[in-house]
Amino acid sequence: MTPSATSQPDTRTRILDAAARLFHEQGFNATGVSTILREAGVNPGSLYNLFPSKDALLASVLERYKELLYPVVMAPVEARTNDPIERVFALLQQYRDWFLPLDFRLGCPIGNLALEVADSHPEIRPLIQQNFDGWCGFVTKWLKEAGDRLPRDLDRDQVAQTVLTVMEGGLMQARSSRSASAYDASVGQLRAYFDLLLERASAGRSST
Amino acid sequence: MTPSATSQPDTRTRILDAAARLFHEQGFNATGVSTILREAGVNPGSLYNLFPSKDALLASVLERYKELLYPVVMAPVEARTNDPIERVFALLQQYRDWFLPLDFRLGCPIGNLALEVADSHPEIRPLIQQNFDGWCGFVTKWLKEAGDRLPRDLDRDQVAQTVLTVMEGGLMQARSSRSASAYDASVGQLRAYFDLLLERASAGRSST
Amino acid sequence: MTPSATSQPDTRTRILDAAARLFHEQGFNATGVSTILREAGVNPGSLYNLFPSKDALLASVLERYKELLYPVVMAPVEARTNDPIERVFALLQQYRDWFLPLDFRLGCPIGNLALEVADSHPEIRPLIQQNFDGWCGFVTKWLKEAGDRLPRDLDRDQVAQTVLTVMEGGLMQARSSRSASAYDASVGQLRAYFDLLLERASAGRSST
Amino acid sequence: MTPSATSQPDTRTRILDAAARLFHEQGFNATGVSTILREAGVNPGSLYNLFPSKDALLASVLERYKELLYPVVMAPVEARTNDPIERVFALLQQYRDWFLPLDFRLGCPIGNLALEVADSHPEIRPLIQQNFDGWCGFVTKWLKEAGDRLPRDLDRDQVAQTVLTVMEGGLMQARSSRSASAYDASVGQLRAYFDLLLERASAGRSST
DNA sequence: TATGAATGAGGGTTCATTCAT
DNA sequence: CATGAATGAACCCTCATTCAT
Repeated sequence: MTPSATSQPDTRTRILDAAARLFHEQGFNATGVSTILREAGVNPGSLYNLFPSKDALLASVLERYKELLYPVVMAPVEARTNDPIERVFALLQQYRDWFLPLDFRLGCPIGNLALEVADSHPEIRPLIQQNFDGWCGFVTKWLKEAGDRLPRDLDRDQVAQTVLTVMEGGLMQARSSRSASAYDASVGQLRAYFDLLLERASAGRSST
Repeated sequence: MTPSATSQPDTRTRILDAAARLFHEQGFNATGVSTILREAGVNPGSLYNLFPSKDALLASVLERYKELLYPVVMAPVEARTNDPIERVFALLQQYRDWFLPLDFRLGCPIGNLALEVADSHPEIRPLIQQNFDGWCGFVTKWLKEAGDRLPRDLDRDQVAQTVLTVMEGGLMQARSSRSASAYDASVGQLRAYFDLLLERASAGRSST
Repeated sequence: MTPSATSQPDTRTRILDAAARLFHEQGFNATGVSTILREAGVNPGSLYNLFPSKDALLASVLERYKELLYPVVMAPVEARTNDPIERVFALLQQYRDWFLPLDFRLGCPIGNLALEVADSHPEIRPLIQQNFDGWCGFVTKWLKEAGDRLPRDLDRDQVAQTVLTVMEGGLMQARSSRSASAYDASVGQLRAYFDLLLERASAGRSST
Repeated sequence: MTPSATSQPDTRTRILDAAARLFHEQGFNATGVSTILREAGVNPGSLYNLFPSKDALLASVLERYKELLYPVVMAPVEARTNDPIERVFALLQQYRDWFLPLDFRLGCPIGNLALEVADSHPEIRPLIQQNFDGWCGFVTKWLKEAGDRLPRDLDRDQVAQTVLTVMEGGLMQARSSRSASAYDASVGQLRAYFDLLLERASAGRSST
């Protein structure tokens, strides 16, 4: 039976939601299983029926982030503007909008885990990479949609990775300073770079 | 008696060295005090005579990183080239050289701690920020030394923060993929941006 | 399944029994949690599932003393004699009988804790007071049952507190001397006081 | 060289003062040697030169209490009144005056130690007993000075022990309740007892 | 003799996980 | 499948004491 309209989410979902939130807020190592249990309203036995270990739970959380990438992160951006290049900056703006009210606490949930568990959990690393790849995939798609507005020889994949670099590196500094300035500075330089690229491409087109 | 040439470093230094290394390799939360003690060859009482808590030890480690910033990170870069703009890219290259042999394990010790403890340890956050500020300070200085090779209206501070963003964001992806590609891509785009800036400044100078 | 006749008491009871005994024998601060665990045959996690802290365990031990006051301390006294005044001295005799075979080691478990933790553990102090109040309550009840055998204007509550004073003060000296003499002396003077009170009340009755 | 008028007390005295105060305030087990060192402004080596162990320090503290018994406790009482029986109650009043402003925190330093270390420290027990004996000795002396105001067959030693019982048992309850009531009640009943004794002795004298 | 870093056993507590019910 | 007490290794830290300087 699927849950009725009035019931709470099923056990597995409650655990994943609680774990995702707590890993984001406190980090993986700093989050005790007992806290997840309490927040999800679940017994240890139930959790260990569904997930063989805390590490496996982390893997499921990262699978879930992959599923949520489009509906939560990318769809709102695509809804905001149809201009593919503006979508890049709308995406970066969206992170700003999310974290500014929190004084840039928390940071990117994937990025945090990347630095915390990449080395110690070999089976988790690919899942982080898949999240990054998915993220960059959308940016790459947009950049390709920009067509000849950008220089022909510009490597769209590399630029997409750079956009992710700007988001992650910028958020890291924003968290450390509890201020938007370094994030805004980095996004601003990226915008300046894009402006120069657009200009060069424009010059290239007219000269052909 | 001061330590003879053959004796090992003093207790405080042994602890700081072991803690810095382990925090870098495993993260702060994943490193037990007992591991630090074993690696430093020290008893618990000795550690707690010198550092009131594990958190205070972390603070001292970050103070030490501030002290080591110039001799370990910046001096080798300044020794490699006198061209201020090349120094920026020599700095980014140096991180590549350090971490490529490790398949990009470990990552930036400051950046890792930034994401792991920025929220949970309010007293640590400023120390991380001071490390970032120190790092950016050198880059800013170089960019100013570049004088009119760069556009007059270019904000050197913001560009320096962007260089740090590229390093941290690029390393994060390099750790996740165990490959240099995203790091190289990000540095490559930064280089392309600089090339466009240098070109524009050059054009600006000749037109005056 | 409820414990069978042959099984040992449940974990909570085993912990409370061991803790009560060790706190009595060694004092609260001198008793390590690990000793309680060993004596109760229990793991640390089990203890901390049932009691949030060593202090909370102490509180539970004192709650248990309140529950045991009647069946262990007062019921045997009431069974020994029906004369309410003799019950007072039977109570004092019972402590003598308990501790004489131990050469007056250990002392009153409540009194010991009163002096050891009253100041340092504000949440424990009321529990000690409740034990004292319960104890005095029985003595007060008996004194009231003595009716006009005691002077009408005699404050039964104050006399009951004095009986407790004699027990605690007497036991303290008995422990220090490893002998009954000061205890017996104090009880003897209390008996002499009662004899004078009984005599006075008797005179008062006949004169009316 | 003896300490000059302006210097602070010597090391040994500073340690004994700090230890006595802290043992009184916190108990023996709850007081760390390091706290004594800090409060006395002394290094561990110095303390262990003067006292072989924490236990030996406790012994010296109790020796000191014996020395201070007359000047600190008894002399003020003897100065207050010349009536030997009033001295008994002046002594009990003095404890009330000391501890009322503290809401009956702390309690009798000797009594506290009696209950905390009597069993665990066999070498300390006699010192506690000597303090009690000294205390009772003064009371016995006064009671003897009362001569035939008290019944001839009254055992002065036993009454003196009862006075100590009242003080210690009363203070214990006062600490637990943070109020004077049980102490006052016990002293009040002792006073009533004395009144009856004085009356009886008076009757005895006139009938002879 | 004074110093204070070093010692290492033990302190109270939390952890991820298991398993009998 | 749910329950929640039980497990025991590991956690961070403090203790009384020693000893090289």
